[in-house]
Amino acid sequence: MPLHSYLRMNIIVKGKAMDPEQLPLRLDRFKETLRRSGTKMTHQRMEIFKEAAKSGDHPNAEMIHKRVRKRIHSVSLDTVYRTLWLLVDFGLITTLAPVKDRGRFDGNVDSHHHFVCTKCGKAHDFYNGEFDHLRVPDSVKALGSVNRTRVEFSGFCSRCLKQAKRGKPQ
Amino acid sequence: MPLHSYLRMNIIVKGKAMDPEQLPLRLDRFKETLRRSGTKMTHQRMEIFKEAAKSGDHPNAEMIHKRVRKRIHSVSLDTVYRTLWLLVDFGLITTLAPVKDRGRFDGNVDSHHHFVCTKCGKAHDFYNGEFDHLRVPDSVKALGSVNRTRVEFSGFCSRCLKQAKRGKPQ
DNA sequence: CTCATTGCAAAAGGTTTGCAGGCTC
DNA sequence: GAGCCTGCAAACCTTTTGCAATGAG
Repeated sequence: MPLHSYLRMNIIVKGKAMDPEQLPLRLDRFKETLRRSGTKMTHQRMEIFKEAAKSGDHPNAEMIHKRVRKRIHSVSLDTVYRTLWLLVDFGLITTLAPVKDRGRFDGNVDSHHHFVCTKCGKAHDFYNGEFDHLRVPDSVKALGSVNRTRVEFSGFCSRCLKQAKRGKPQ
Repeated sequence: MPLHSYLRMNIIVKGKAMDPEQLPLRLDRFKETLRRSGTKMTHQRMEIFKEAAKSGDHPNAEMIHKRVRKRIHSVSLDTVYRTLWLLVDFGLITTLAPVKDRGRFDGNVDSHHHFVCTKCGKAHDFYNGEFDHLRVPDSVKALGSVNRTRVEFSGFCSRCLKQAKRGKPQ
């Protein structure tokens, strides 16, 4: 599936809210995705999508809920949760972390990087001196002081790939 | 504070459990850190540290609890939580994610990267074409298929840096 | 008209906290 | 011996689920 390409890549931008020009395009994609999958379009879903898509501050469900309430006073928090995960499943929004992890600990205090399986959640460490010393872009230096650099690859681990090929559920 | 250097960097290793040779060194550092800060060494803390330090699978508190129970049957889950966060505060272990975030969403579906403040938890997006196309090391290719590459810088954002300089609490 | 979707309320997790007794230093 | 730590239990907070009513296609 080719990625939509209506955003110019390779341009350094301090990530704030979405370019307003984009909204109509993203709304079209949203409606189209729902239609194709036979999922119903509701007032709530529309507003939750708009709020999530235009957010530039990585909000959690409660923050989205508060914002959507300004437009639909009766919307409930559980609908916000259900809708956000639906949007994630359709690839219409993403999550900050590759997997929904709460407190997970790492005994490895040496500089290292991760490959995370988005299906089973397992994270594998790997070491790479080049990645340890990536040049910090000026746009990032302007944001604060960097004391850790981590590269995070994500995808399906070989185990989950095999299971998917076998057509096994879960 | 200079990083301890008893691990050879730049060597590609499939991240499993810690090199057993390291354990005594890390135990020394652990004991020394507790001693210097006037924090008491207990049987429970010792076993929780050992289990966390040697873990290669990014366990959560419950997993650590189960493992420690094999040695200290009476250890409670809340002691495990308290000790793990204490170890994190002392820099003796780390966490998988730079901040303790549960479900946080991201309306930005274009390839991008993050600077995350470890103090206030804010995550800032930035774009960088070079980082989008980092060469995936063979050791990672062996783990599974990569469909997202993300660079995550973390540290203190300028706002939190300023607050720290002013000596403000929080 | 049909059945997916919503809002409510309750359940389910996961994590934190108050407290009395126990154990380091 | 003093006071930090532990285990227990309960509180807390976030997220999920069951269900009857509602509304989109």
